[in-house]
Amino acid sequence: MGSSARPPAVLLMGPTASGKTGLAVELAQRFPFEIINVDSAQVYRHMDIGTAKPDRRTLERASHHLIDIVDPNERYSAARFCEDANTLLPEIHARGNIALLTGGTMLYFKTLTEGLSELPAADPDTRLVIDTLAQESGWPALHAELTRIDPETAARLQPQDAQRIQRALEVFYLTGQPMAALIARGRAKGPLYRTITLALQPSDRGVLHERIAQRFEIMLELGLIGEVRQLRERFELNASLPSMRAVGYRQTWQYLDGELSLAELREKGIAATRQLAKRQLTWLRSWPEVKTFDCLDDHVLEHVSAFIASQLQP
RNA sequence: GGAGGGGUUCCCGAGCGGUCAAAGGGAGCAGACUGUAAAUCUGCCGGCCAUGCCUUCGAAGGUUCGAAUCCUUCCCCCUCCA
Repeated sequence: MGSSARPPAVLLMGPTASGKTGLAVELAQRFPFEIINVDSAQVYRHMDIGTAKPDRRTLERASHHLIDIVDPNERYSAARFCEDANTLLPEIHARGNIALLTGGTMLYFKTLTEGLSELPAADPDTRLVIDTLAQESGWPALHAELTRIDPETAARLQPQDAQRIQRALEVFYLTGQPMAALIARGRAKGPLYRTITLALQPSDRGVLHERIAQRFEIMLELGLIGEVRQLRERFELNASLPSMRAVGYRQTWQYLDGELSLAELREKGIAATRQLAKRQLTWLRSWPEVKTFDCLDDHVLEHVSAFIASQLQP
């Protein structure tokens, strides 16, 4: 069983507005690719404008997976993605095709390449209890509590890191064991694939920022506000749902609540997108073995195609 | 023309004789990241040959041991009365 026996899978990463979606569809015209979406917001149905989801015609040009799979009042997660992707990979391979995993949700990519430890799934009731405690005594107090039951995890978390403190406490309350101990048992890796990792990065961040601003402007023109208004009418939503905390949606929600003016919505929406891109670039910088291409290069498609072709040959 | 209010570091905005390179927020930059990740959190944030020095609080003068803070003139902005 040499490494050549492992089927290939192509990972296409990159910050928001770098042109991943368009490139992926073009690549699918040249290679036997089936696209798996690796974007935590595009999984939601009816969230089209604000997630810059490819339109129907684009979707029809290539086989797409994990787009429009849950309603906005549901909660998707890294674990579900890991499971879904690992179900799809063998299926795609069985069809004689190759998976092209495309998106900007770096944690999702990480669950694929590094696997997840065996931890309990999110539990809404437990989280509600923890939230209530946090409101009473504050997150630093819960961090102190975590230090008592799971000092190792507490040591690497900031006293204000609400989300991670909550998760660590949740794991303990559900299993009676410190999260650090469970993690120490190792990660369950998915099926091993030979991953060809590509990243689209801008040679000039200023240009990416301009693109982001223009794209948000277009989203507003296309009716982002109307989209969110309809979502609120159609589904039982609240501002703390993952779907409604997504960039653009969160700000539009605040606008509809009268907390932001239109000018502020525009400004905050664009800034939040820039910050997202920045965090994605931070991930990319430390990602092992990634082949980077300049998304501002007019000939990216050719360069990426040539690289993929060379990688699929051996 | 008259009466007030104001111009502060990229932006908003505190400061109102020393403890001020100047609170706080935003933006930006850097980083962290195991079932919320388009999330959550951390650090930096005038410059420098750097336990000190230099430039900065509309402009120019002045008072003072010492000014973003007081005085004078000038330039802009806002509100109100004409």
